[in-house]
Amino acid sequence: MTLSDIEFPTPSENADCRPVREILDRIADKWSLYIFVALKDGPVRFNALRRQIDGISQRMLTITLRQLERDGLISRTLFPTIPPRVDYELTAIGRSLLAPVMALMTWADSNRDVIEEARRQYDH
Amino acid sequence: MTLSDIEFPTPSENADCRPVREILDRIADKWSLYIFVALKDGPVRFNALRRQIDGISQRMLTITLRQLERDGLISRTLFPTIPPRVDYELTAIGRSLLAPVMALMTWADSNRDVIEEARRQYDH
DNA sequence: ATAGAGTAGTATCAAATTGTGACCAACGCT
DNA sequence: AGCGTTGGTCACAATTTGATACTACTCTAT
Repeated sequence: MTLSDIEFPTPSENADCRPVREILDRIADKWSLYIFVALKDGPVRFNALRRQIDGISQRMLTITLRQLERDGLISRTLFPTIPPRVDYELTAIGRSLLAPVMALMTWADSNRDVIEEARRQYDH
Repeated sequence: MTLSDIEFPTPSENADCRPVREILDRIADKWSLYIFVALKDGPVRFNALRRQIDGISQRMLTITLRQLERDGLISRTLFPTIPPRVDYELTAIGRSLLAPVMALMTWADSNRDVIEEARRQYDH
């Protein structure tokens, strides 16, 4: 058996791929993946997320969190203390997305050397 | 066992996550995932890709293909016929990325109803 | 003979997205 | 009294992406 024999599950083959696109466009943006990974071990507060995700601006963190909340992938819990406290947490469906996302992360981690070498060759 | 008991492989825990970020930022952009899926069954020509990936501009297709080629994930083969013909194809390492990518696609496909319902509730 | 389409792009400029501070209000600490 | 912390929002600047036109060559239809 060669690599090209591997069969991948085809998500209903072309049939109505617009909704899938809408979902993937949310996940495959600049920050969503990192928010997911940051939330994998339990609830995290707004500013803790900001510190954990290097380079994200407050604006984009707010916007991306709202979108993920709208999709039901994370939940937002406000504790009306002073100063206010807001916890973000993966929902059940959000956790089910964690498996494929972590698979991607793991792939990226195991293949970084190969990719960096490919880049060096290409740039040369 | 509950969902929170699931353990995910942690990609070398925080250690040097900048290279992983660089790789993920390439994969998790607006178009790379779709190019990957479009190439999953074998080589595809430039304009065929453009027709297959709805909404992509010629410019972004060129740019994204070049970046994926630089990372060694796809190969570019020019046949100097007239009119010219250029085949894009997944490399071995590119095909190894196909598994996690298809897992994401499959997840998006099986969860679109839930997400659309969540959106309706949020918007209401 | 000539107009139109297809090939794989590049160049230029407009539009959309993202980043950068500033600001808010209420409180604790020194 | 002044600074820091909380979780944001707002206006504006910088970056990224999209739209359109152009290339040069050939094949097909009128």
